[in-house]
Amino acid sequence: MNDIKVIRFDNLHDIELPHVFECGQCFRWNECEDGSYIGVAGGHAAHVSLEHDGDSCSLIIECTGGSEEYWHSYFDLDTDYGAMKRALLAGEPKLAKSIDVCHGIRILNQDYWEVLISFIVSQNNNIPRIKKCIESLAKNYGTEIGEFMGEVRYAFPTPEQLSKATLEELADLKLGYRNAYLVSAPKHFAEHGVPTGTTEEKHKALLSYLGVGPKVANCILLFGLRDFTAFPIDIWMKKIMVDLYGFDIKDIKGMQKFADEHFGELGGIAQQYLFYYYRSMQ
DNA sequence: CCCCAGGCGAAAT
DNA sequence: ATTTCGCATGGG
Repeated sequence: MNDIKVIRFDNLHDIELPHVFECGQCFRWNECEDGSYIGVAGGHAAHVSLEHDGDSCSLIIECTGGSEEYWHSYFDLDTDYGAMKRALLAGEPKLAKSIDVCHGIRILNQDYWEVLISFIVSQNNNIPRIKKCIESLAKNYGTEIGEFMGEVRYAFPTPEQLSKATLEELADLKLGYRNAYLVSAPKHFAEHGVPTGTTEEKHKALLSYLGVGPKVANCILLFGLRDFTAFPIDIWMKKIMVDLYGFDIKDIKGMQKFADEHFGELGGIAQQYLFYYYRSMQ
């Protein structure tokens, strides 16, 4: 792939690449030895690195495409994470350690459809295998972008491309029992489109997808629709809420209510700091 | 060999 | 309305 362009954003705060890419929100970015990352977003392959300069930093994106506006939006550079951190800490001091350690998290502005499919695949699965499944889907059904930094890269398959997949084909991709969910998703998306309305209305609409339950719906709200009120509770978050606040492990409703009352419209942001911090501790 | 993973759908209470 | 169970696959 020739014709690589370089986009640079300076004077940034509240961004660290491992925090952004390893906090569990995305599955197509992989770390290089020097701490930079290579991945695919919006049909573009990219090599992303960060330069620290005093108390600010610069983001350098070498990519096969995508406008400056696209990447600016993708990395959510208009959002003031410092202000959100202060608001969260004011309401819940126990977040201090997580926010401090995971200070560079940003919620990527990802494609709704990609997030929808990715988190359907994520259920009852581990992150390394989820990443393999997603890459396999892209390689088998996505548009070839071309060779980029030593490997052929593929866009995430569109709904139309994935609609061509059959149960038998998907069985070869080792998705497990989730292949039936992926067969039904393109048709459902074509009929219903992107959810709109209140958080509750969007959540309910997402539950009508086969393979989407309360937790996956909250991930799609947060990462695919940028609804920061969504507070996904997976097995890790359950353990965290037990440790931090003494909840019974089965009291999901209580945990959701607590998040509503203490984190409010920033519940998803709080969840990401907590989730990544406790996972990084193992 | 076992248990577990960013849970969910369907069956059984 | 709520709880239980089976589920494909691979990592640890």
